[in-house]
This record gives sequence, C-alpha cells and structure tokens, in this order.
Amino acid sequence: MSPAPFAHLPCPVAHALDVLGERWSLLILRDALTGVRRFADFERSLGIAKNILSARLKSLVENGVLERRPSKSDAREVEYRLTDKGRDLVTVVVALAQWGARWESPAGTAPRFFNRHTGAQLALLQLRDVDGALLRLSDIGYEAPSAAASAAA
Amino acid sequence: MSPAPFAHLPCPVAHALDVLGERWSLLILRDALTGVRRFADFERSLGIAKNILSARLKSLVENGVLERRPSKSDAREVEYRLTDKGRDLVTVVVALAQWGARWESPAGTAPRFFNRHTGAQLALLQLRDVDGALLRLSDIGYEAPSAAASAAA
DNA sequence: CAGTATCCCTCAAGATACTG
DNA sequence: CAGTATCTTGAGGGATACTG
Repeated sequence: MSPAPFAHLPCPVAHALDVLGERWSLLILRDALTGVRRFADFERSLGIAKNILSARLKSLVENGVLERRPSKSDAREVEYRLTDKGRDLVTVVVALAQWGARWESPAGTAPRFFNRHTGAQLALLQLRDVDGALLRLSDIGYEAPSAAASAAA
Repeated sequence: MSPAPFAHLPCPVAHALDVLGERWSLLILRDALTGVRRFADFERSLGIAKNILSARLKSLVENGVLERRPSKSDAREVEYRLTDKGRDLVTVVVALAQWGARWESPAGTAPRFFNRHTGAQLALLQLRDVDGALLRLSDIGYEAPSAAASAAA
C-alpha cells in the first residue's frame, strides 16, 4: 500500500485494504486462521521469503490483527496469535476462499473449510437482511457518509 | 501480483488473490457493485490515475469479472458491467466493508450497505453450517486437498 | 468520453548471508 | 528457531500529455 494510502477515501473497504491490501497479508491471515502460529510454519506453508514474512507479520501486529508473544510451552519460541480483530477476518478469508474455489480453482483441487465436528461443509456466505431474508445484489444500496451521518443529524 | 503468482499454491484464497490482489482491484469492484459503470466515474470516484484504471479494468475483464461493452443508451459510451462471476464477489466486498467499518473506520463515518427497500442495514456476514447453525472459529477445520480428494478416492 | 503513450519513482518481493 | 541485514529487481502506481 505504499504510494498513497486509502485512508482518505470515505470507504470501509478502502480502510480494510490499507491493512490487508498487500499481496501476502490475507494469505498469512488464512494460515493464522487455520492454526499456524510460528514463523517457520508460515514460511514453509507459504513459501514466502523471510524478510517479507517478517515485514508482513510486523505490520499485522502493528495493526492489531496479530499478537506476538512467547509460546507458553516453550518461552524461547515465538507465537503469532490472532486478536479478536484478526479473528473477525474469518468472513473475509472464507468469502475469498468460497469465491476462489468456485471460480478460480480447478474443481475438486481446492482445500475447503469445514465443520470439524461433523465434517460438513460451511454454508456459502450470503447477504441477508437483519431479519434473515436473503438479499440479491439489486436489493442493496450503498449509503454515502454524508447522506448517512450528516443528513441523519 | 507480479513477482510470483499464487497459482501454484493449493489454496482458493491464493487463487482469488491472483485475480483481486492488486491494490485497486477490490475498490474498483466495490464501485462496480454499487452501480459505477463508466471509466470517468471510476476515475472520479476513486481518484485513480487513468493508466492504472485502464490496466486494472483490462485485467478484470480478462479475468471475467467485468464485461466491457458499448452503452445501450449511447453506443459511443463504454460500460463496464459485472459478470455473474463479478457479482458473486459481493460477499467478499461486504465482508471487507463490515470488517473495515468495525475496526478501521472512525465510528459513524463509514458508508454502509443497506437494504434499499427498507433502509435496514445488512446483517453481519457470519459463518454457518449447512443447516444454518452459527459456527465459531474453533469449530472450523481446513481440509488440505490431498486429505480431501486423494484420501476420499 | 475513454482511453494510450511516456516518464519516473517507490516499494513489495525475492535471494542470500548472517546472528542471538 | 526466529529473525535482521543487504542487495537487486521489476512491477505497481502516479502524473501528465496526447488522441480518436
């Protein structure tokens, strides 16, 4: 996200991308969400260079998505664990995974998230109204900040 | 996505990011999902340089996410419209928006998606089992391709 | 309006060597 | 194991001028 951060754009997607927009960030997050915690494991799992991994982990820690701390079992080891903020990204990662599996991965080759108690697949993420009704894209509007906060006041 | 594409990684998130991982792609998608169709409108809305916008639109068209075609109302104008594949990204964009609004945007300043018939907010995207039960992160497993396809066969 | 054509610059990313 | 230190590269991105 070097040249010009998106922070000035009045858009939560932009703000999210200022934290996650770099090439490796969401993949690191995917690993973290599936239980990876150690530097060397991220490295192996992703095939990422050490310096890049180091930089990305640092930025994710700075942004409060991961927490860095010594392992409980062995104080010499370091663990990167998800914060609540990081854990909350599971919908983003799963949404990407579901889209990727459907449209970009050769059928049957993609790993999948599943319910570890039953083995069942996750339901597709879908847009719903607060009352639970399914929404189509055409039902959805996007409310500018001025129209929302300002006009409401 | 220059140096080394993620295509070789056995991960649908990686494959999705090969299409969407560049800085502007998801923001362009957000615009497209909220009805933006013309080059100049993307340009104004995002404050993106023309050459970059041109390149991103081209790549999104190549990847089947957008479709480029003359406007129906004025054949001299060009429109970029979402394909089904592109429309299917709404969950990704909304997931990012919800996360960004919650964790990165100053309270109340972020635009929001809403039900345009009722004005109600969208429900938070949440992970559910096929039967509709809410799932927590700890309930979720991630199944490697070998363990899935190979072992199943 | 919807782009192309240039030029420039920075930084993400890669490779490798080294350290506590 | 978990990084830091360097060096290099090449693409992504920005600005501006120009065109059908």
